Amino acid sequence: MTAEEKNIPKSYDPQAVEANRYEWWLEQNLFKATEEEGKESYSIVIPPPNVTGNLHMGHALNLSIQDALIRRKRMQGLNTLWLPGMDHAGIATQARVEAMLRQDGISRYDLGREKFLEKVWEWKEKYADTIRQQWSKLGISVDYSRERFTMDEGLSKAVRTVFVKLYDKGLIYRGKRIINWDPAQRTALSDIEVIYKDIQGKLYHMRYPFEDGSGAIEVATTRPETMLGDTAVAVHPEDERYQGMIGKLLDHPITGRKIPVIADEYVDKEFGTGVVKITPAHDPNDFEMGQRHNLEQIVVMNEAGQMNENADKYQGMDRFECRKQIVADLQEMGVLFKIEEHAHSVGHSERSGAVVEPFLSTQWFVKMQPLADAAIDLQKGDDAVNFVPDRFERTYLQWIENIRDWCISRQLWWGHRIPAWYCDHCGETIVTMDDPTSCTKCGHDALRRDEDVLDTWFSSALWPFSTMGWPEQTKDLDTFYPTSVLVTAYDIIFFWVARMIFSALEFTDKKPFEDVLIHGIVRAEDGRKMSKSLGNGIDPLDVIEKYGTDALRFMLLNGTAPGNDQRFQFERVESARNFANKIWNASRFVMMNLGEDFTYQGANGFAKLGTAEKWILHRLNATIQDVNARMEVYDFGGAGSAIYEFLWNEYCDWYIELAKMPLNGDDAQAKSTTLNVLVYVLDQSLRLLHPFMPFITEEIWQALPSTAAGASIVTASYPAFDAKWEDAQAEKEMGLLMDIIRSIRNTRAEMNVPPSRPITLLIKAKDSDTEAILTRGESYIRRFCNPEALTISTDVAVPEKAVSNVVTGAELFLPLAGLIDIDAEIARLEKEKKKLDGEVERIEKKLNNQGFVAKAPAEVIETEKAKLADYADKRATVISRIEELRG
RNA sequence: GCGACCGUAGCUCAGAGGGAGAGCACUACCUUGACACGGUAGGGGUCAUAGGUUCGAUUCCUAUCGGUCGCACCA
Repeated sequence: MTAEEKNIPKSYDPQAVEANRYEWWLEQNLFKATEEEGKESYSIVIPPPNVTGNLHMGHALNLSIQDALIRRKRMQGLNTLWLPGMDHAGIATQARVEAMLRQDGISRYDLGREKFLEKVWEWKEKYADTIRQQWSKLGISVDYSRERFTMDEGLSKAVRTVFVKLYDKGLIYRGKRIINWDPAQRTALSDIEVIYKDIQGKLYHMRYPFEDGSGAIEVATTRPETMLGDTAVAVHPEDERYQGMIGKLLDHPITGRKIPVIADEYVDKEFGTGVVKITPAHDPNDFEMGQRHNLEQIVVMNEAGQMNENADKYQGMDRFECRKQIVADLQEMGVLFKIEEHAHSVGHSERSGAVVEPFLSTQWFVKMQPLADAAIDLQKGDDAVNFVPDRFERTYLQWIENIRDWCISRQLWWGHRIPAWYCDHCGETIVTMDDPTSCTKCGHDALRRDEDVLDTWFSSALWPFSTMGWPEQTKDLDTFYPTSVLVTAYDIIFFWVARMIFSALEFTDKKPFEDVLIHGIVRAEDGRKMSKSLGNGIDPLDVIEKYGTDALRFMLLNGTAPGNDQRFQFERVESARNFANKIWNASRFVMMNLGEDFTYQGANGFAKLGTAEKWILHRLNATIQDVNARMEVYDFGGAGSAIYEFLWNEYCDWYIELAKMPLNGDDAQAKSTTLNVLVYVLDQSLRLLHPFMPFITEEIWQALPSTAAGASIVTASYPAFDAKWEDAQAEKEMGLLMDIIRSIRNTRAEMNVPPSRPITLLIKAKDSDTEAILTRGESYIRRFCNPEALTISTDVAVPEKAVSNVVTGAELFLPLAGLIDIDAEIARLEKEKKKLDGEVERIEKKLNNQGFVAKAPAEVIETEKAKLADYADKRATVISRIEELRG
């Protein structure tokens, strides 16, 4: 049956190839984890996407990498698990739902906690569906039977267990601290949720008068509105300028409060006037100084960033409005005498973008030092987590070595509610697994649960083991934990990777993963980040619709250099799509030639292997070795290129062309061998490529005569290197023949002799060995070069008028009647000679260098000598040809 | 201030202590019975700059210039 009869379209159509295939895989249960006794395990937990919206190009890259890894290991026969799931993403999701409600003029307070949470769950279900839809489009082979959500019952239990254990151990505490406050979301943030941006601000210089009328002291501030909470002014204890003033009282210019001048080492004498106003409730450094000097903490704002009752006449104003007003008032009073431009960085909320306010409030914290110490010990020991690329280990260590306590309470509703209750009767705090009904201390039932929820990352930190059933001791934990590798972008090393490591050490006594593979981000074509605000994001689904999932995946994986960013370019997707088309057509060629009576026998059918067959099998084997080696070290770009080059430049460009001879010839055995080789190599190549391009490889594989009925490439064995296919002789012979063929094509092109015009071709072999190779390959030369007469010999009668070319081992002559200009030919050969002169000279210089001969490794010297002999040989041939022509 | 990364063909990027590579773009020819999403042949780079290590550096080290990012500070 021919390809036309089978209706194989001439062009690859990704839509047709990819339709329904994913569902078919799922029906066959091919992605379900296997847990067979005695088999090695390989597991990955997905970095759970937020249920806030659609997956972006970064997800597509992240998932393509993981899928390539897990598909290969699955094909290699390991027990594999790729566990999918999603993250509730506290602040992000709540913000999205609140924004949605706001369009209807509803606030979360209008609904109340319970009703509001119902809305969020609805939202979550909707987006979870969208995400699953996108996963299926990307073709990722996750085990849906194990899908988890961070707020599942099981995972919630894990969270509560961890909270209670850490609390009981004294590693979780509640305290009144300066934290990063997001006035837009009205919640506390952890340090890493604050993004610092450089802002051109202003530095305001003011005079605070001494109460005794003895002049004034000059202070500078960037945030004049906080002066309402000033409770001191500080100078450096050794600053001569202010020695007499320490301890004196000042009249605060606005509040009239009497505030002291204090001395503290923290103050930088060089900055500004060397005097700082101290606002303990609104600045972390001032807070610490305030504690050292027992200063009063006056909070002057409310949770929304508006001035509160401590702000006198400014009460009710927004903080920035207040700044303007205070500046105006102070200028009028003559207190503010100078405004300078001042560049400084200002913290913004990662989620809402609001300017973060350092804010004094009562929050829950994780005491980090003991947890960090364990993580550091692990990394300094023999069983460290393997970061790929390893430079990220330094990034990680630097952070964990300088870690500060982690603020984990959030004033939100969407999330894991903190399992703490307060007794209104005796004031006791109760932290427990089960909801208490009465106070453990006084027995009273006037219990009030803490309103706050936990930082999203608190639950994410448990992901590798909570998803497998922890704190229960499950079979999944036995088989698949610790996981093999965690794949993520570098932007969440601190948020997530670090926290998983110390959590896992604390609660499972094991590191959560052997390797951490850190990849870059996918940037827009111009190198900028893809972002919603810039509107330069590219939706993976749009790309898939036009070019197919396989093209997108291959482009993303092939562009991956470990840890480096890549730019998204449509030309690169197009190139990947063209590759898919090339494979499609090569396969189509194979199908078209199979014929009704052909029975695939695999290697048993290799009865009459020619040089080309031996060569392609050798090259396939070398490619398999290369690809496997590269995949083991996460070199997806290298592995992808190796397959690309093999399939396109060797299988298609050379082997298929050469195969046409036996396929169209009379030798039934040669024809059958060729078909077996064509199918075998294609089959193996498809398996090799399957982790990169799952759809097209399955589609073609299903049509191959080598495929057993009902089998899927998903669980076919992955190709492995086998020394029996190594064939140096075939490599050498094909190398020589390819050199000659290319050389002739080159001459034809340069002399404008079209391929359709037959030529006379004389090949002078260097020795009888080479002559034998060329004679064996005569049909190959005929196939590509269209000679009307072909002479191969160690001794050919060279016509006077002929273009000559020299390759390693042979000299070629093309007597092209009417086209040869002797002078031009001499000039061309002179140019060739000059090139060879350069090569010879370079290597001679090297070999004449005593230092080189004495110190370079023997094999390097040998290859240099061989190169020299080859170049010198070629040069001698060219010279003698020039002399012949000159007569 | 500390740290990391990058600077290679017109563009986007691989690479490696011993003859500079890919994709796209470009030039010429080819509508050849798998494929024009194709074929064949070609042009194009003192591998940012200056030192150093080495028999040998585009690759390793140092400095400089240019770019990106993270952390800390920021009255």
